[in-house]
Amino acid sequence: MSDATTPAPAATAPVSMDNLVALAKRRGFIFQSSEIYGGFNGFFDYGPLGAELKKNIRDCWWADMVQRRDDVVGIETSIIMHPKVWEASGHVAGFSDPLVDCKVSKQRYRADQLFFSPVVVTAADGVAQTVGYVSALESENTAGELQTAAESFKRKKAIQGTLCPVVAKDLTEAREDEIALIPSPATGEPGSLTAPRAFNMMFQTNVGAMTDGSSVAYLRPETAQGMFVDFKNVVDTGRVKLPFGIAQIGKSFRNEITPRNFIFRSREFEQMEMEYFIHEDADWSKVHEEWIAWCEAWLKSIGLPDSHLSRYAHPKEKLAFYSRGTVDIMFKYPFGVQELWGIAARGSYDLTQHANASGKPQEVFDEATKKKFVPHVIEPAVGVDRIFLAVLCAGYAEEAVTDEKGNTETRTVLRLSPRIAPVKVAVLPLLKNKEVLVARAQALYKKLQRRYAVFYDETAAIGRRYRRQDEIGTPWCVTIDFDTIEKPGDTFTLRDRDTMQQRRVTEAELFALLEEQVY
RNA sequence: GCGGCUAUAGUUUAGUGGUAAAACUCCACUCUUCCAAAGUGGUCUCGUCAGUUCGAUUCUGACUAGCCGCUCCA
Repeated sequence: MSDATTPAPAATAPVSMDNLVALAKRRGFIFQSSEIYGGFNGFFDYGPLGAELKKNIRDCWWADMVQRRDDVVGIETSIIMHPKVWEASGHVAGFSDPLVDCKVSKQRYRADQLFFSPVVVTAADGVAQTVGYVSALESENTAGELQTAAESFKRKKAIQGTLCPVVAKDLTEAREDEIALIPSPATGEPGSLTAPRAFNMMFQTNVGAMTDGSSVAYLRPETAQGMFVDFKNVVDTGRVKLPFGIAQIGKSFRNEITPRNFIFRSREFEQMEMEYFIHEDADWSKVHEEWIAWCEAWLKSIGLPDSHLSRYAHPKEKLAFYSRGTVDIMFKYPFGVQELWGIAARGSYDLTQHANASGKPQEVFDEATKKKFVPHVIEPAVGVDRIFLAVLCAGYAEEAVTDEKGNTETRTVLRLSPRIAPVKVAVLPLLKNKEVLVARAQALYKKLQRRYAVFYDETAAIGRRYRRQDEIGTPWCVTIDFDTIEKPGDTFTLRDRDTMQQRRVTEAELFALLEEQVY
């Protein structure tokens, strides 16, 4: 990798998501999925330019992460894996938090954190009767709160008899007829709570002809488990030794409750993940920091400006129990600073889980100590779609341009790094009714096309063609003009997208520029 | 999943209970010697499904989608 080659965007008005979405559609980057049927929430299609841009992001990552490193290998695992993978990983249990809504206050509670108890009163004749219900949120003294609430309930309703001790249960244990009688903690009145509903974020499907419980399988909610499950295969066949990484790019699926912010959170998305395995005694925090720095440098290499990037270290008390530390690289989107790339130190949790669940040890042998151990792992995980959105947001600019007559107009430009720009060069004959210009332009176009994504355009005035390319982020336009034909040297006009400056270059100089900038 | 607002051409918008428009874009042709030139012509539209009505893009309802706020993001 080298340093960023794209200049930082000029100070312009804040990017509006509406304008960005409009451009994405107008120029064929992103369409809503199934649009002619009214759209489908949480799913997106990538158009001709979007597919190119996305592929370039993927290819750059793969080249830098896998091909240009000696310590990382790539794999591609199946989207549907054995259901036990997701039991071992904790996703089946972790995804099933049932939630309860209060229809009046619009508050939402986790059912396992909302407790209730029947208020049972024993009358003078010794008959116990349930006279109502009380509820309380989970706290250090849930039972005590319920007891106090029950006493208050009995006093308010002026019920005679002896109050029995409360029996705290959480809402997941409530019967349907009980839910109607349990008061909402928000309003204190019964009748507004919904039954607990499980929001399992994994998409389910069935494998094979049978659709009974035994055939249930899941679309993967992350690609990472593929690397863990294939760990031994790679170790045994890949001639790798610690420390080393296994990387994968692929689609993942999560049944998000609220997909939002364009492609930022969608239900089908593409991940680029890498599991970097290290010795159990290695200094994980040093490796962790190295990977964070690597990820930041990589983001800059594809044109994301430093000014939009920041770090967020997850507070220790909020980490998942198996995590030793997680740092997110954040990006300043128009809708807020949001997570772009998570770099997690996961210890040996995943491999240990799979070793236990499968009964197959996931260990490597240490020649130095003659001992076996389960490696620890550092995991940088990033979404392709989030990077895609980030480069659009960072690159999009509406500039005021003044022509020689003094008229000011708006130029919409997408400042994409040459590394990822969907079109690297546009080849333009100055005039399309001059055969000599067209012929030279076609020849150059054909030659460039063998190595690069290039675009040929002879329609409309030259200025309009430049602006079209500005909007889709093409870094350079090459114009074949009369000087090309009439003057010695066979030079073209090379027009730079960001500066709008023009200079003359030869074919060799053009190829040298591309060789240097597009990698 | 809840609430509020919204839905007319590729984009941004006007408009109407009686066969729907503007600007820009896009395409073709003419023209054009470097930054969205001009002329002519052209393609494309009332989110979906019902209801009311002689007739619905317009009124009503449901649905779907979008934005905003909650919630959620293991």
